[in-house]
Amino acid sequence: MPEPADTAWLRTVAHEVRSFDRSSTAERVAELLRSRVIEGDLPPGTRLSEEQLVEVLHVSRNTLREAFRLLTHEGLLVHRLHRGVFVPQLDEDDLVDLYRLRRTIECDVVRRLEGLDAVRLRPLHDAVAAGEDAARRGDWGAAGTANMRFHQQLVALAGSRRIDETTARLLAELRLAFHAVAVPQRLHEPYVSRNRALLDLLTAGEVEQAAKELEAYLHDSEAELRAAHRDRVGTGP
Amino acid sequence: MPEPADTAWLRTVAHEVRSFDRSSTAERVAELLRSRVIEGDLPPGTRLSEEQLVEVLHVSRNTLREAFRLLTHEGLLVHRLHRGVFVPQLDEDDLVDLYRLRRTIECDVVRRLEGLDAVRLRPLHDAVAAGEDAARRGDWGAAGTANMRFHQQLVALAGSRRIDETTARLLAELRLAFHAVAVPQRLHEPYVSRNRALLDLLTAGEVEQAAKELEAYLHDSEAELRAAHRDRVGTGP
DNA sequence: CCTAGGGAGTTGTTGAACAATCCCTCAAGG
DNA sequence: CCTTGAGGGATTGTTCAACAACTCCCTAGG
Repeated sequence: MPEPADTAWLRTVAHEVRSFDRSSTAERVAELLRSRVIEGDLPPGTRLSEEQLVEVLHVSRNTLREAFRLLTHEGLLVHRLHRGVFVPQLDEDDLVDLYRLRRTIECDVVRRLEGLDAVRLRPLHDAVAAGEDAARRGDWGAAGTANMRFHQQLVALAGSRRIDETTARLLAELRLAFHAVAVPQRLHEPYVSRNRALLDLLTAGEVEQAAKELEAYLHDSEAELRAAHRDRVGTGP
Repeated sequence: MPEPADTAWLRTVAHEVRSFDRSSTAERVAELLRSRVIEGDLPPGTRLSEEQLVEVLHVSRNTLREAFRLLTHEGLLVHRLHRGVFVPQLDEDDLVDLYRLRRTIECDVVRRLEGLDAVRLRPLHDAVAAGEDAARRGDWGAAGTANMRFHQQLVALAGSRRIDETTARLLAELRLAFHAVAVPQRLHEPYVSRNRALLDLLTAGEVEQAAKELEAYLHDSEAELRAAHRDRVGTGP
């Protein structure tokens, strides 16, 4: 088989792989890297080499850099001029900042809720059930995922696109902090039942009560995470 | 003068112009476009042609596209695959959504404030004074700018980087809506004195009262802007 | 009037090239 | 021994030119 034809075939296949869906290549690369960062495969502090990723992902440097830019603005990567992009290492101030915004959005959303019914609460119910199931199995990774879903669905009740997006960024960044600490059970276990309690309050229509509980909940969660973070720094390198 | 030397000289000068400060070329291009969009020079719906801007700004397409990406994530441009970037045309749902998030953030920030003093309120005071001055002069563009500054400084009292950033995006997007309507006086005039009233409440330490006033304030502002927006659509193309 | 299809023009992506910067090493000097 | 500074290698920043892929508009045909 002649060489040029072979090359052309490869390019065609490559394109099919690249653009099967309606998003751009950069967006798909970003999605891939996003999942790696969120899943914790790339620990905080890791530098993402352009050369290396270009080689592995079979995209051009320009496209890769566009993907970097996307993730940088989601807070999942940090860009240092002339030094490259890194998986961020959140410090305790970042945790405070993240929980500050989190309390603002989540508590306010809950407090303003009205006209709740079983249908609207269904996604929340599913997330709580998934969390309980994961906890029973001892799968604390899944429990963490379910917890994130619970909070995302909680703010989704506000019906605001921008609140959803802001929360998504927020929770994604928070995941980085969770991966930085070693003990998932300690961080996730108490909140399985508290999510259930929160859902019960919402089902009863007690939004003010739910907002207060959520406030305390987030306060406790922040304290727990900060403590775990400090421990890790203490025993670190 | 030989041609190659001439080219080299131009490149050197071009680089001096490009990197006099510590930011990247893309960031400076973004800053330029940002001001054009925010000032209303580029009306909503305008398409920004890559070809044309590359010609005018003397940067490469890649750099320009990185600038686009920056502004897209600020909500100041929208990117449609294979169609280019546009100045967004906000519809009434967007206005509702923006004010929804705005009420959540601003009111909650105010409600949680404590330990206020004259020093911390100084930036707010300056913004109010600038607004009053602009109103006296009948400069409603400046009044709008001062108003934005007031609200940005208001949330800055929370001392949270991420709240600041979220608010900045929010207000920048809201500016687009202001430009889409024709009557700046009607939109800005009532809020010069209401900003003053809000500042007085904060100076007195009445945060709960201030939060309630801000809630009503934003409600009125939203209604006003939506009405102006509907008028414009009615008399539109 | 509606629908297919065929350019023309614009964006998406690539790969190579060069400039600018960072970081590590190593040697000279205090 | 420690500090300081000058290479040099590796990586990022930016540009350019080419081609692929897509959208939009216009036209021909039903």
